[in-house]
Amino acid sequence: METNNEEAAKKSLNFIEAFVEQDLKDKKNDGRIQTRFPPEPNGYLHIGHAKAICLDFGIARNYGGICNLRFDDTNPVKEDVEYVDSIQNDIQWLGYQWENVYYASDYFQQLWDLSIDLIQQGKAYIDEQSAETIAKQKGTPTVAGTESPYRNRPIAENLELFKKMNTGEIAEGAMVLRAKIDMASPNMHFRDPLMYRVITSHPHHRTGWTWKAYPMYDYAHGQSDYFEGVTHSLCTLEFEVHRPLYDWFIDQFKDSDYRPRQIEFNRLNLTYTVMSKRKMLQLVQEGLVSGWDDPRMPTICGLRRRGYSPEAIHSFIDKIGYTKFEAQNDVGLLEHAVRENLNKTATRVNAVLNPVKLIVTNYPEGKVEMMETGNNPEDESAGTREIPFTRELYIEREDFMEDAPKKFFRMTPGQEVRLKSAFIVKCTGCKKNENGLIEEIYCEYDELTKSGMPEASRKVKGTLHWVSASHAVKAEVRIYDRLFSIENPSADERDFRDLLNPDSLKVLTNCYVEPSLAKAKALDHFQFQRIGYFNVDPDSSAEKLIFNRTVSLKDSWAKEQNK
RNA sequence: UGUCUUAUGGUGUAAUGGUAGCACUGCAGUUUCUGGAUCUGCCUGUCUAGGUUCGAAUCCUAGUAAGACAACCA
Repeated sequence: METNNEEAAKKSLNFIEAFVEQDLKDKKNDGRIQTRFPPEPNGYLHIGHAKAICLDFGIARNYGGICNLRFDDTNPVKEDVEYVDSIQNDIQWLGYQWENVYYASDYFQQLWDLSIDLIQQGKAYIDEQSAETIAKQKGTPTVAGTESPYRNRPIAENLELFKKMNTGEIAEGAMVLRAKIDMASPNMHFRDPLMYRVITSHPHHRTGWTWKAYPMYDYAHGQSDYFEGVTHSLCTLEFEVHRPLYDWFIDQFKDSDYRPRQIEFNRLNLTYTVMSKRKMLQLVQEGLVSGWDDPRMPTICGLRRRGYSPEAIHSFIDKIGYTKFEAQNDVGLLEHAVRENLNKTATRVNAVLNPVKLIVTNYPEGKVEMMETGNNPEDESAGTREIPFTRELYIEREDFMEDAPKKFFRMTPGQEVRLKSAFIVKCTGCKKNENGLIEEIYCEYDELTKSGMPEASRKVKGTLHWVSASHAVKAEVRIYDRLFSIENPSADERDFRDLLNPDSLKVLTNCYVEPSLAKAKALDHFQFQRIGYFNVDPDSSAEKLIFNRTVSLKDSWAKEQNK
């Protein structure tokens, strides 16, 4: 979020920033900049919303304007307070604070009054045909619509019926208010768009049963912008065709030089996931994920639980930019962003996910030596800590091979390897059970090679992480991977449930972590050395430590093996 | 036989009529007490055809391809 002046000068503007700067230069709207983030409280925010949030709040912040949060709560059937709280929480977690929080429902009276005006001007009428009939009369994109028989209803009658729409005297679905524009318009949205419908079945989460007639998006959204003084109304590409109607409504009511301007940008599409609210809701309701905050979900709360930091999300959104081109963003770039961020900030710790015992045969039994180790090689100020070294350790099973290929730089009989922050040891053999499974590995240490001593600088090819068997703490580690096994599940004709990655979650229950992790707090980030970035799951407790893998470290050995 | 919009390496994004650059990915190397990170190098691109211009990724025309629009959703 911070950029120094030199960087800012070099950075090229995206097309929206360019518009904003031009408007500022032209002194439009008295040089005011005002944006809004207008979520509908009917679901949890996802990374696509984060892209919009960064733009809405970012433009305001960078150009000395303000950004309000406005809940577009015009459909009581779908909306709920549950979502209002989570939305506010997620925005703040991303590092933004709205100037005011508004609700479209705050404007129900104003919107009502304006539509009365419109009716009185003869520009709106009550239609009492069925939804199906109205849809049929709309025509198709290539065929003009036909006019409703109620289109020329007398003004007084319109007024009377409109009032009845709001008193409960008119049944849900029986009548609507439509703007009288042009049924033959090549833009479908101009074919007498609906302005109001009746909803009697659900109370509104804020206004209760006060209103029975509810305004529709095209009318409510633009006018809400206008009431608030929004100058730049930023939204995604699919609203492009709505813009002429947005402008039309503004023109009907505008009473000064001020006017809000709608600008559309491309939405965020991430590979290997779905972003539609409907599909995400199905994943949750059908138990295909553990909830909205399942670490595999692209929701803000899911990413947070997965171990993503706000900084990483900002950095990612910065990299993908804002254009009018419908993009497919590589989830690899998001993973890169979080690695880049966590590499600078995460404390390095030792954790053994798939343990096998390593016995240092020439190390005294019962002896405990405290080894000093750096918390973060990328950040001197992170300091150091001590970890216990003993005769019996755990290392990763994958770090040992009895018959190793030439390029295997880890533990194998006869080869020297470094135990990170401790000693150089030489493998002397192993013990296997009757099935050939390796039960113990043996090695001898060279006490002159203790970290920090001159002999420690000896060249050895491999360095392994380890924990002391008697000090290590048991932990559960959840290994998350991409939710879907194919790149673009939304474009696939198969049912999206069939495209889920069966290996998107692996739970490892037999992991050992160094003792310092016993006091880690929920959501704390760590790098498990040589493995990846992990954070503490909110369900973790002193009795049962639980870690989530945010993302693996790049693994050039795995790549080598796949050749 | 509509309206609107878009098209730059595998992906994303710059170049605002004047040397097609950056990031991710991939590959090769350097370095390293993380096979991480770092550092270096390399591969790969202006949808097509015309036109305007001294000069076009950029402007114009036509094509091609893709997306949005026919909810009493937002």
